[in-house]
Amino acid sequence: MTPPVFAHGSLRLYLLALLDEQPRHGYELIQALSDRFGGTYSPSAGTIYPRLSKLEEEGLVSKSADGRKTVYEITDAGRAELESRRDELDGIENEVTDSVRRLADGVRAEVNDAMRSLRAELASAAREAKRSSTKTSASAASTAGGAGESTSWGGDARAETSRAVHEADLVLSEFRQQLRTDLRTRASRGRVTPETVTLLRARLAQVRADVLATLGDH
Amino acid sequence: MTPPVFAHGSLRLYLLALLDEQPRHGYELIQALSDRFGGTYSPSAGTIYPRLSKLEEEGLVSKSADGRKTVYEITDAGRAELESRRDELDGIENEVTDSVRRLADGVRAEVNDAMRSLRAELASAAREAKRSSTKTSASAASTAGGAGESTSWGGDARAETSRAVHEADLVLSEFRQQLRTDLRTRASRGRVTPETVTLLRARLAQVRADVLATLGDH
DNA sequence: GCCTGTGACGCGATATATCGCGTGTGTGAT
DNA sequence: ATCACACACGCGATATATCGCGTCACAGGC
Repeated sequence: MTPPVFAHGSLRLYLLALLDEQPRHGYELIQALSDRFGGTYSPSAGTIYPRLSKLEEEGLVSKSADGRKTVYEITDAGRAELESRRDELDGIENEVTDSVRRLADGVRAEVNDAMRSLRAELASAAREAKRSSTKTSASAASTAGGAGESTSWGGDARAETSRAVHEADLVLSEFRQQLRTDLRTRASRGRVTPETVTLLRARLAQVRADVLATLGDH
Repeated sequence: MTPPVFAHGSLRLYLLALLDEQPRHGYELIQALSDRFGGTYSPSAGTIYPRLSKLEEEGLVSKSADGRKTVYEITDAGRAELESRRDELDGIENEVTDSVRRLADGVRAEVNDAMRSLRAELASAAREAKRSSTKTSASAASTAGGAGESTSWGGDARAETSRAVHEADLVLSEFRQQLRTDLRTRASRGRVTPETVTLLRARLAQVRADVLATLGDH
């Protein structure tokens, strides 16, 4: 249902990069990843440990027991692999950030839906609790009943700016994602020339200049 | 902070009662408990396993390995203990139910607070999503890579494609990064209008179309 | 050129075990 | 009777490992 946050080989490489900084054990890597992405992405144990096993099997890392921890250390072969793909690494962080952002947007919509049913359920539970236990305090005044949605920020320049910036983020992410897919699809069944890249670079520079121009005048 | 759901020896006894019904392994007991209390209470592994170890140590249950599971079975001593305290057992279920209800009341209050602060963000997100989402479906991005492999169309055409795709990635990343910075800088000292977003969206759509055109002809 | 496995991969669920904190509880000293 | 204090207990956090599902990429046949 939910698409993977890390693309096919990206996690493998990212783990190698983390272990290149310092030896770490599995749980530590989970926390490190969660930290790197501001807690928005938290890989599960079932994601990390099989990958570490695979890496060890391939000889890119070595493991050593330390009490109840299992410390993994990068090997020379691992450093070589990492070095030969250092350039791929830059993109991964952005990719994951984008991925998480899209996921978050999806969640926002779902939460919106869930809220309605949750509200009903909570109100019902509150009624039941009140009926079956007379000793409990009469707390929890549930704000049931529609909620008029009276958010009146019409005409607030501050809010408009904030919204615009966020929306621009989404537009940029979506654009980048689409074009990446386009290029890879094309690459898999034909060729992509440097001229395309040159064109892309020029056009994007122009777009940026134009956008900056609209930001300038007012 | 949160008081325990089970009183001092209650869990111990309840576990014994569950194992009197049938032999079970640890995880199964966790699920059984979660079931009994309608999912409102879910004991953690750190609650169950130490208790099972203790019970075994005392000879009230016996354990036997079954694949990667550890099945626990009640012993005669366990049944005796259970019998001698059968009267306590009735109270426990009610106790736990009450405990959970009280906890739920606390949660209700917190949720009510959280909902209030969430409402604004949710409303904002919903409006944005409705206005800006153009039904994105395409997903999946992966790392291109492993250059140098032999393919049908010869020589370095594949390498060139790979390099071009990668470079395009960088161009896209850089562009996105720059524009994000531009917009945030501007937002912090002035305003950003929806018109800018509209312009950006239109221009990027055109760029994508043009790039696709160059990919199409050959 | 297109289609079809098939194997690798990400990831939630399953499964187990220990550590340390806060708190309750019975015991022994006073 | 009272008080202190060690010990037991519940529980979230720490730590590790496997299984099975869905998906994606790449190879090989057509």
